[in-house]
Amino acid sequence: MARRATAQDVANLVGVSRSSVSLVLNGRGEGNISAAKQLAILEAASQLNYRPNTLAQSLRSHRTFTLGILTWMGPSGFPQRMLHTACEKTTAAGFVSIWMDTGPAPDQEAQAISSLLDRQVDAFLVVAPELVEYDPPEALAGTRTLLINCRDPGRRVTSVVPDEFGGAVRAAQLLMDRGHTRIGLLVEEQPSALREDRVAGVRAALAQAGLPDPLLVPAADLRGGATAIRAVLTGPAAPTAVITTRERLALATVLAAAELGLHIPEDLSVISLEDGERLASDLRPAVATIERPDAAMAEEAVALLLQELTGEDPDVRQLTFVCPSHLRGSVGTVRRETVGR
Amino acid sequence: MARRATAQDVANLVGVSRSSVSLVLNGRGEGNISAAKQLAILEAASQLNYRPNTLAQSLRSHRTFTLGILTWMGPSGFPQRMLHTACEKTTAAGFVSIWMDTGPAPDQEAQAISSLLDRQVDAFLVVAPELVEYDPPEALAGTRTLLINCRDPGRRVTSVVPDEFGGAVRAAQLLMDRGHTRIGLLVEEQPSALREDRVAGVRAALAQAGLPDPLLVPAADLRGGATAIRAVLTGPAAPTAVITTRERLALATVLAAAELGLHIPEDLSVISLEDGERLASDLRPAVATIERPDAAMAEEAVALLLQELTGEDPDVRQLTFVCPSHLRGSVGTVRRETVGR
DNA sequence: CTGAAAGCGCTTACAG
DNA sequence: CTGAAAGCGCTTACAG
Repeated sequence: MARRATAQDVANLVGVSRSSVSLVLNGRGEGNISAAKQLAILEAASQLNYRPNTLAQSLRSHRTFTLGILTWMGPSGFPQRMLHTACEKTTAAGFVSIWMDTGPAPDQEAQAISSLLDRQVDAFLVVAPELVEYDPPEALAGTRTLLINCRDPGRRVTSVVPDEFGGAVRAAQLLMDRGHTRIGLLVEEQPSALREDRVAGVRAALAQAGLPDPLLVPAADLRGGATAIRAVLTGPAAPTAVITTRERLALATVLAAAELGLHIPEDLSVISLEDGERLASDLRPAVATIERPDAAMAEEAVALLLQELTGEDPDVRQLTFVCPSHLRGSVGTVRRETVGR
Repeated sequence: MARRATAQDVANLVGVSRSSVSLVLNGRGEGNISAAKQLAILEAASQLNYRPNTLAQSLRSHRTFTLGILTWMGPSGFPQRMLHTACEKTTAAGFVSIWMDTGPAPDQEAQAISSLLDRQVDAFLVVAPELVEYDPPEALAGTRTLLINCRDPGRRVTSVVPDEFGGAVRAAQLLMDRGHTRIGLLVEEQPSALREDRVAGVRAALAQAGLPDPLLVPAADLRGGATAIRAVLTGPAAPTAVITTRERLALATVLAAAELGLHIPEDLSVISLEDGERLASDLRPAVATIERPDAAMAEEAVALLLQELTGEDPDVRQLTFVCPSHLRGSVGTVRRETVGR
């Protein structure tokens, strides 16, 4: 490829100084440069296919229009939809996003932050694959930072999080509204703050209705889930509805039901508190889910960050998003005779 | 945050010139700077927490140690594992990766390339979520570029691709080795070069064995797949084995079998040509898969790219990776009496 | 062995 | 309205 044209090249072609080129191309020509010269400069620039070297611009102006995105792989991969939306929105605002996989190790994260800081990023966006507490490392202290799907226990950094607790409450409500009182809760074995949030939500909803705690069924994976839930469904006082904290556990429930000859939703209702894989909604009958509003969260987070970057302090410390419920064919009303027993 | 220290600050603290600082920190001190001063400089640098501004370094040296990664969302999201490995390997080599979602629109891609070029990236890595033909846009012509999971029909750009055709052949082989002759092929409705590759592979394997073409069953999604495959399994001359081009279609097959009371693998064998979701292997029985070697491809691609960047021309135009097969419980031997009929 | 100077490609006051 | 100059933070020949 031929050498990229510089502002000097454009200036030479027109017969003006670099300064004039810079002013015109940055929209500050009016009142400074004559209309004729402005036109000539614009024309020369496009003729030479001139594009400013952002390295030089940034070095001079101390603004890189670059955002550092820190993320890592969760049990079901990267937070794709959040990243997708975040990148889309930052790009639309003229920013470029440098995305780094910080991995699980803190020193790897420190290195990533260092490297991004060396590149003079304007701000950081931390995107967690699953809701966690995130203590921002000291290295981030001097740079604007916003958290998505994780919250700072110290509340120093603005964060945008889903109301997983509320989502769990709503799921339980949906079932209780339809007469369910014996509810199983199929959860992953791996403990986490997110799991506790969800379990607490279901528990709180049941308690408020005067119902006993849900039957907690832990399982390691899809296979383990099917085995565990089958045992419960064939046992005494089997639940009439199952809430799962994972989409794959919802699938496990559907598979177990099929094996047992149970029909959904006539014999068993199912709701998944997770919908990232868009798997539950694809089953037959489609399984009801609580949605984590990835796109909305990412969009709002980027808007907030851009606002902060332009100097305004939105004075928001934590923004919580509702997790909407999607009622589907997997939820039915408890049959009278079952309720009676 | 306090202002970042510059090389000048370090020089002042020690009492030497900027040049000396630069030389020492770039490992070119030996023979140029006295041992005592080298030590003093190193010490001062670490004391001031000095880190060079890469913007300035790059502007001067015409090297940014930055790679532009172009990718987009496929039917099952971003190519996570390839991105993960690619980023890991480039980071280990001291590069930073700027990842951009180019979306489906060519003008969005052009804009992304432009923006990365403005930032003087050293090279591009194009990572496709699914194997496709990729015609590199003109804008990439001047910059080193490497394709992962896509190939340049014009063969001008080096590419690393999986042998999807071979994987399909191997899947069919696995079944034929166990006596299967009536094989169903459950495919997504959406046509693509990848789908053709896979269908062609199965077809070729059967043809070579003197068997007729597989029974092609198209389906839109998981639900449609279950319906379609159930119709086939209850029809005349039902297949004894099903190969699916998608993991979710494998799940559809498992669900359909369960509903029909068919046992896997006794009554029906299943293989998935896709394994990105790690879903098939989680089912019971675990479904055999053909693996796309994401990590290996990304690793090799990065190695090739770095090699090219250091000036060596590896003179490789297209590197094809074998898609290994994973035999699992879903594949069984055809029962004698079935074969006989 | 060491420092002063030039220059990477820009922007931004500052004179005229 | 316009250009010459300084400077962003580095590296790299080049004199001494």
